[in-house]
Amino acid sequence: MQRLMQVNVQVTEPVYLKDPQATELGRRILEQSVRLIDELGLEAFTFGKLAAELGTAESSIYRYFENKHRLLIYLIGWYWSWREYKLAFDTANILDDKERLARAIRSITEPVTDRGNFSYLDLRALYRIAVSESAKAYMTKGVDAEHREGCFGSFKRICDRLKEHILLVRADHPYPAMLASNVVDGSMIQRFFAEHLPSLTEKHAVNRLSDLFVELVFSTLNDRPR
Amino acid sequence: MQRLMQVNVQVTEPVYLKDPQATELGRRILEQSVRLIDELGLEAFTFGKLAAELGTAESSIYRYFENKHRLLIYLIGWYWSWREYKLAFDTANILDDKERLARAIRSITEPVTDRGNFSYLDLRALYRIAVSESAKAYMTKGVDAEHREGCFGSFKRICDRLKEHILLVRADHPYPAMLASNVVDGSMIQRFFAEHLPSLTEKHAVNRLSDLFVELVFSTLNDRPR
DNA sequence: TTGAATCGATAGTATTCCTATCGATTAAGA
DNA sequence: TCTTAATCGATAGGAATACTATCGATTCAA
Repeated sequence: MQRLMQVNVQVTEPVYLKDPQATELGRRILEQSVRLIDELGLEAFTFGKLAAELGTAESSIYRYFENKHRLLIYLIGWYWSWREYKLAFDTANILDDKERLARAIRSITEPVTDRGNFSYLDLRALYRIAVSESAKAYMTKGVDAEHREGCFGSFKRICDRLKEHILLVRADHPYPAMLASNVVDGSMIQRFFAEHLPSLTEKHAVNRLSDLFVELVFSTLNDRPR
Repeated sequence: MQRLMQVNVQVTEPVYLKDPQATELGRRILEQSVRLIDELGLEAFTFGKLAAELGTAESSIYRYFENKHRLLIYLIGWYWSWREYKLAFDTANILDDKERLARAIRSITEPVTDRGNFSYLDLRALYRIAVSESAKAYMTKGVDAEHREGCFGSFKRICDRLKEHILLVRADHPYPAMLASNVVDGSMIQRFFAEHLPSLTEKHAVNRLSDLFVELVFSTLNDRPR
């Protein structure tokens, strides 16, 4: 499956100046930036350090991305695009609506445990970045403009898909979009809490996070009077 | 009530170098930093601009806070301390466990609509900062160290209180801490989404966000087999 | 009246972020 | 094969940021 996705995953929104997937240097930029951001954190990560790592000049990197914020948006977008494809595969050919919804929630909230088959992108490191840094991609003053540019398309789409799955189980649910985005974003936050602020979660629950979100959604669906 | 809180709200954790509440300049730093961060966003906010606004020197501000990250932690801490006191008041003398839990959730998730009675802190602006910038306070490489220092004490405590209220309604709930932190943090995220990425929420639901979280919690509590 | 604390001011350094320019190399098209 | 465009590495440099250090002047308490 991941071989298929390797072909499919692309960031279509123009968050880059020059398509990094199209050149060797571009791919090395993606590869090493994931490694470096994961290692240093976004704050300490700079184009200067990345250039040094790559044995190239800072200016070469600026040819691909306006700044590190755009690079982050690109990487997070790539991550959600991948999850979007994974979601499509994980829910394909499941006929029962409830079963499909449960699978969708699991697909979205499952942690990434292996590196993936991508030649130049370490999926697990990218997952750690998505958990720790994704809020910085959209919680800025520029959010509205970037939203208009379509920078958060893949995140939006995955929330939308989940919303549709919820509506197929219960068409009259009054706030499916909120429930969906709470699951998608909340699962990331809970992973972060579990690792760094463990008193905010249950230790034993971390390994069952997906189960818990399934329960959370289904109980709000079932409990509602028709 | 807010008069009372004016006396009580303090940030006890030593995130500052010198207590800003103790001096006139310190209080003006708090006042104007809230105004400026709200206006410019954390990225564009600098101690230089703050100093210019205050008619003082950058170095004077550094006497109070090591850097703008610590200042942010202080402000967010102040915000949650305030909500902590509000929560205590809003749930005082309510004898019925379920009623008290419902009130607790509402207390925590309600938006801040008025400026507050605090002489030098605009509570509404601080609320906007908490919604837009609080993730940046803890999503850094330094989280673990700062957590050990107790920097996120007030956030932790409010989650803990909510957890206790949940357990009083259903003592055998398997993941009360996760549910609590999801409500506390999720309500902030949903406010952000509603304003900046509206397709992720229901338009009509924004004004009922507190109701929705009450329903969310109660349905997961009721739906569970004893 | 001495001493400690506070403040505004100035200076200065290291780093970051970004732009501009310039050959050298490579790849594609005529 | 010659020409042209694209790409890259390298250097230079400017503007802003994030600090640190120092130094009088004032104030306030002992």
